[in-house]
Amino acid sequence: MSMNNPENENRLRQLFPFLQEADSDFCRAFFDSVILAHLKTGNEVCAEGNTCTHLPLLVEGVARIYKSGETGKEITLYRIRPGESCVLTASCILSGRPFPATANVESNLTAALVPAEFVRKWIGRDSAWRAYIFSLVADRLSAIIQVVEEVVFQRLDQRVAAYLLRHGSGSPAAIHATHQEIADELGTSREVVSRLLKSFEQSGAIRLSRGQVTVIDRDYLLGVGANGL
Amino acid sequence: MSMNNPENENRLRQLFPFLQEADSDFCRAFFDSVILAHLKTGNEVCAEGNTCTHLPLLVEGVARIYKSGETGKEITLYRIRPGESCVLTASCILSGRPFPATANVESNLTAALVPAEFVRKWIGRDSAWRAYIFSLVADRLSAIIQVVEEVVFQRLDQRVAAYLLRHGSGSPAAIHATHQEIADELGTSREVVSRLLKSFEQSGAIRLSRGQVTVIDRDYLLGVGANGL
DNA sequence: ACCTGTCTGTGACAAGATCACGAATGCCGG
DNA sequence: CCGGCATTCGTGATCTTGTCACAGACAGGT
Repeated sequence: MSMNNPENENRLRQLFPFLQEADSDFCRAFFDSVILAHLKTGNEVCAEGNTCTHLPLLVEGVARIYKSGETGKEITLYRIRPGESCVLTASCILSGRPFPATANVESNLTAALVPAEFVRKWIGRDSAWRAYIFSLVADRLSAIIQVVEEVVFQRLDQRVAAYLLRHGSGSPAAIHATHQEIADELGTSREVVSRLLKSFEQSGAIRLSRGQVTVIDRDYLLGVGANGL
Repeated sequence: MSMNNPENENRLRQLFPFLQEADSDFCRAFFDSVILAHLKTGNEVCAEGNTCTHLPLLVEGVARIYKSGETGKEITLYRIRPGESCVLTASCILSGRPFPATANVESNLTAALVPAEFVRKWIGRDSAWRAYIFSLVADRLSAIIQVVEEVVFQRLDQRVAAYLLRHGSGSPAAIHATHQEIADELGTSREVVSRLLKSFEQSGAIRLSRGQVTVIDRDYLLGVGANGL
């Protein structure tokens, strides 16, 4: 079930500029071997220890790559959005190692799956393709290091405030997430998030309701860490 | 000051097998453009924000790559030993980004410095070289993710115990490091390390002296986290 | 011996993690 | 409309970790 739909081809070309720079040889082979897949919200894409057989190029939706500990605690490493792909998968394909994390669909996915074989074969033959893979690595490597930095150096109230500012949308900004989801994002526990949110609410910076946080005072959140909570 | 010493060439060939698999064209260019450098213990190799101009291939010594926060706190990301090289540098060279951490010489270094220009140019031309760079990425990517995992999911007593077991040498195993150095390794503070070590000592697992820890009861350390401290 | 800088020990307290509940909310079937 | 039922949230108790402040202990030089 390869991709024989010219409309999908154009969509991919728009989202992944390397397809415009690459040789026509490469592109022909690419569209011949790629598979278009759909996955629904909540599905697990890849579990810890899996062997990666395909590199996904996202066309639609969001996936979350995270690490989870024995106790059920989690922390998000990074997310993938349309036009992006997954370094960890690429790294696993090129090195043959097992996948060291878990990947999950956050909102309905459409992705072009590039067979591992193809990835390996063309990395030496097409420079646009190679450059794309390298940009993947560089982008995510620094993202993961930033996760380390945040976890080790930043206070949790700052990290929660930053989360709210990043994930809010609309006006007034609203975040649709349970306290547990926020905790899993930041690598902490639900109780701690609940307590911090409560204290933000008591300061008048946010309003809490089931499964949702509404930001009332952006400036307060921006200042968390500078002033004394 | 390129490398015109055949003895050094042989040393490099032994430590870096890709030089044996690579084309002779590549090897000639490689030895022409590489520079041999020596750095002494304690020197800073690369600071946060630097632009990387050379990829170091280690011949001798150890370098430590770490991240440090505003407050002076640090955490080690990974180390480089003979036969290895630095992913972050490679990634920066290929993507043009600034170096997102700090690198330091832990014990006198000898390294072959490959110019950034060379790295970029030959990554598309020689498959052995390319494979080497990719193996760098895969190795360190999982190492960094493991750092995240340890910081987020493991208790500190376990991490200190694991540190002692990893870094001990001789019999009985001795670790030459100050409490501050151990703290910097693990991303925590000296006082906390001091307290945990003290409690290990009171349990008879180790003996403390200035700048040194002697492991007396390996089994105790192995069991930390399972039993109750 | 004495000074000096580094290293270690410790008490007090704040922040974060974990455990053990119970209360509030939203939903669904009757 | 009402009574389960599952999920989400709140909270006290307790333990671990982080931070601050400061004192004592040790090693090396003069």
